[in-house]
Amino acid sequence: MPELPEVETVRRGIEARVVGRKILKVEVGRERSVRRVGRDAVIHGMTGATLVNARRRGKYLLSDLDTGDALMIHLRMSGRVLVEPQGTPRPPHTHVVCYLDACNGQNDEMWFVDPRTFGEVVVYDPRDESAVLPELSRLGPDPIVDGFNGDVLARQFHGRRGAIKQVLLNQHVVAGIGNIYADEILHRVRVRWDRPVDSLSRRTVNAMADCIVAILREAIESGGSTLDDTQYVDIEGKVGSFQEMHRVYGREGLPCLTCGKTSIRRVMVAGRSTCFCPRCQK
DNA sequence: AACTGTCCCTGCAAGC
DNA sequence: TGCTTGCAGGGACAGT
Repeated sequence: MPELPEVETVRRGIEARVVGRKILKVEVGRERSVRRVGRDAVIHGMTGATLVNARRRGKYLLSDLDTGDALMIHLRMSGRVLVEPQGTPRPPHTHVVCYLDACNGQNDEMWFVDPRTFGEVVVYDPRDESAVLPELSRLGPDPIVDGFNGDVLARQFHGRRGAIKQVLLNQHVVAGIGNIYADEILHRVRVRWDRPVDSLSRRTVNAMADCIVAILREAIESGGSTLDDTQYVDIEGKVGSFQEMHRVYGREGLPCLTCGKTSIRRVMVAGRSTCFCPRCQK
C-alpha cells in the first residue's frame, strides 16, 4: 500500500517522465476518482497544461501547472500512476488518462489506475487550497522533506495520549507513515504498539525519530514495498523490494529476525493488522 | 482539541 | 464447482 516511500518513488517517476511535457488531452472514466472537483474541472484544468514540478507532502503528490493551477494526486489504498507508450492496452480501472506530447519521438500516456477507487485526482487554483484541500494545512511534518528530529517529534507528541501506533498513523502528527512502516519503525526502536505515547522517555522519542527517518529513507532507496497483492508498483510498473527487508509486517508466526526465538504476533488494532515481537518490543 | 468508530470500494482467498 | 464471507487499508467524517 502506498505510504511515504512508495509515494516518493512515484514522485521521482513523475519528475523524470512527466514534468516539462505538455498534456494534450485528458479523459476521465470514473467520476469517483475526480469526485472532489468533478470531471470538467480536471479535464479543463489539465488539458494544454504542463507540470512544472513534482512535489510531495506526506502521501500527497502535488504539482504546479504552468497555467497557475495545481494538481493533487492521492493514491490511497490501491492507486497507481503509470506512464506507457500511447496504444498500450490499459489495465482495468484506468480512470484518468493524460495524453502527453512527444518526448524523444515517443508519445506517452499517463494513467491513474485505481481498483478500489479510494484515490483521487484534483485540479485546483492554489489560492483556493485551504478550501479545496483543507487537510493539507493540517498535515504534520514530513520526515523527509522537512527538518525532522527528536525535538520535532517530541513537540508533535506533546499533549497527545493513546497507543503509540495510532499516534504514528495520525497524519496530523507525522505525515506519511502508514500501517506497514509504523510496525517496522516500532520494531526497530523496540517499542510495543500499545505503549501510551506519553509514557515514552525523551531518549526513546529521539531514537524513534531516528528510526522513522532511517526506515523511510531505506525504503525509498529500495523503491518502496510491494506486497503479495502487487497493488503498488512504480511509474514504470516495477515492484519495490523493501518488503524483503520487513522484519515484522507480513511475518506473523515466523521467528523474530532480531531475537530469533519468539514468533511474530499479529493483532487487530482499529481495524488494521499490527505485527510485533512480544519479546523485543516493550 | 483530540480521540474512537464507521464508511467508502474491489479483488482475492478461505470456508462451506 | 460456486457461492458467501472476511480481510486488506488511508483518511474524511461524525459523534463523544
